[in-house]
Amino acid sequence: MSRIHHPPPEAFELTRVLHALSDPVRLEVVRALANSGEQTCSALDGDRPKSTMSHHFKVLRACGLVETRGERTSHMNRLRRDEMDSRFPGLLDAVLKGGTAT
Amino acid sequence: MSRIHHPPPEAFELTRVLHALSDPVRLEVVRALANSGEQTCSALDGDRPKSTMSHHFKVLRACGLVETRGERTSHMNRLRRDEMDSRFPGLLDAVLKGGTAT
DNA sequence: CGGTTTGTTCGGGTATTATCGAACAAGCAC
DNA sequence: GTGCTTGTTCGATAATACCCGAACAAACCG
Repeated sequence: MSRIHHPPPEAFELTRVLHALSDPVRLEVVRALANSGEQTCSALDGDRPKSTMSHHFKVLRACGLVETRGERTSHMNRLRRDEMDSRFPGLLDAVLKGGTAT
Repeated sequence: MSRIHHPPPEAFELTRVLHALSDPVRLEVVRALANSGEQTCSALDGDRPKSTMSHHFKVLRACGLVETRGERTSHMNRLRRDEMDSRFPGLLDAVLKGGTAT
């Protein structure tokens, strides 16, 4: 939605990003986006309720990890890899390197 | 104390580590340990109550970030840099690189 | 128009976490 | 022994966070 707020890289906060990544569901989403590029919300829900996923996406957007743009009826989500790398170099690399590590 | 549990690197869990690092107080402690080597708990308390810090140290130990050993009267804390690097390469580097970033 | 799909927002219930005072345990000095 | 220091544990409170059903908004299709 247009009311969704995407902070600029200068406003990224490390503790917020770390907190966002510390939830297994969100970590799974971030990894899926890293592996498969853009995805709709429903493609990433893993059979969880929409409201639950909407909450997680809001957290991911608020910390700068994910950008959501309206794409027709559905919403497309993108991992803000470059922005995150420029602000916290190596962080996403380290987190994603683990493959499926818990 | 001897009852303090320090998990082996194989047992480190990424989400637990990320959660531990997502708290500003704990992040500050980890950075202080990275910069100054070993420190006692009291040297790292930042004027916060002992019980509060004891809680944070417990979290840091439980996820594998910090090792505490009884050293005379006081307790010495060490950042488990090598163990963490071997399990999650680049993670601490990325987190510590930010200097004092929030 | 009504019906469907996609995702957000709201409200609540529950669980986890942070903070801190107080009491406690252990080591050291006297 | 008493006293002092360091840090843990307990207990309570307050704040967050997670989860999910229900209602809602917007875009599409027939």
